Amino acid sequence: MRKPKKERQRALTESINDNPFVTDDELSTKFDVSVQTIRLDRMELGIPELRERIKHVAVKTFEDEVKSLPIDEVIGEIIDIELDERAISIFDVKPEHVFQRNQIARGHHLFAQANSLAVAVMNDELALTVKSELQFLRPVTAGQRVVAKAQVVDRNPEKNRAYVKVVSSVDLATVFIGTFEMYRMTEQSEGDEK
Amino acid sequence: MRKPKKERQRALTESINDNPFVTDDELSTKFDVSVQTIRLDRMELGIPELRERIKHVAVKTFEDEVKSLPIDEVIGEIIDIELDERAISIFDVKPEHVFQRNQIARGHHLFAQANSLAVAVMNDELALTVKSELQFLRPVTAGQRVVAKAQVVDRNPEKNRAYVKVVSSVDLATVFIGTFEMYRMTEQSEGDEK
DNA sequence: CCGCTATTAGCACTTGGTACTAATATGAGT
DNA sequence: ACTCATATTAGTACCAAGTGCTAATAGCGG
Repeated sequence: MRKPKKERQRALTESINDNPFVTDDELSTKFDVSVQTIRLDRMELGIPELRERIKHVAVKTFEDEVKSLPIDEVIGEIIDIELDERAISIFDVKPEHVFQRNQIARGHHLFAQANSLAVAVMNDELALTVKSELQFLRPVTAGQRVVAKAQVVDRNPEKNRAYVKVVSSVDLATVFIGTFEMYRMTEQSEGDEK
Repeated sequence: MRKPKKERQRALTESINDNPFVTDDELSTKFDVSVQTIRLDRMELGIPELRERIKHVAVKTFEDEVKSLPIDEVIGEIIDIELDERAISIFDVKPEHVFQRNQIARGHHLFAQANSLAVAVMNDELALTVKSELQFLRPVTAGQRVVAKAQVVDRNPEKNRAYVKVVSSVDLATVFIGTFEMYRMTEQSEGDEK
């Protein structure tokens, strides 16, 4: 026997895990057993066939892509918006957003949500942030949902500036406050949302 | 004829593009032509079969995953660091970091680089950002390399605070300035809000 | 009616499997 | 050594979603 069954199955799981694209045939050569043995192993371990494995990976990507496209331009999901006035977005903090050590969300994600919202609330796709002041009041952890509310507090049409205040909260407790001085890039605004 | 060939092929490309998981059979039903016609179309258009399409998507994800893991904890690459004193990181602005409309880098990426660097320069893995003031002085575009320099400017050990100033520049021109009030979590600080 | 393109049909073959049955090995217990 | 159980191997039929190839037919313009 080349390897005890248990050990082979462990190694098999590992192999497939770090290269899902490997066929039963390749595996049978690698472990020097028959293809059937590999298949029995996969069945016992509940590992699907190559095509299904690939499909899963692909579906995951595809969903991610679909999901990340809207996210691309706005971090968090906008649930309410009144152009030039106010907007609200929610952002679910996931494990990838936090420091591994303490599970606290990294500041730039809160900033990204708030800044995106500030850009979005401007009636101008080409708005840029000029200045900003931030306060991180309470740490946010994975699993929490951050609700950001943006309000346009002031405007200065001559200078093409607008001032936006964003307050983010988790369960009604404020966790973050940001003020943003925004610059409008379009020419003089004639009046209506396009 | 249900549709001119050209139009069908255009629609076919589109269909496959926004759902790569569709089979020839499904497509033949959809366009009300035979499977063979669909296959001829794919050949003319150079569109690979379903399995190959799925594989491509999967391979892409797989590579992306491997690539994105190391980037996880620090945005930008730290090229020099003296703990509690100063640090330098570089960040290459790529197409995914900019607004599609005007190719200008989204503010949160510059913030993320600066904030990450501020966290890193603290001799404390668990540092948190408390307050921050930002100035976006000049727009940064895709293809440019942003060099961020962080400097610890002040400390307040009793309050577990430190103040970090980060200046980011492209080709020696300052594009961004941020000041960060950081909170150290280590030491024996008992008053930790969870 | 000829010629041309477009479409459809049919068959053999390919990959990477599943499902199932049956034979053989191997080792442990008694 | 004999027996039983588990492990392994072999072999067959079948499937999905194709490719590759040949051949037939449809539709239309001139």
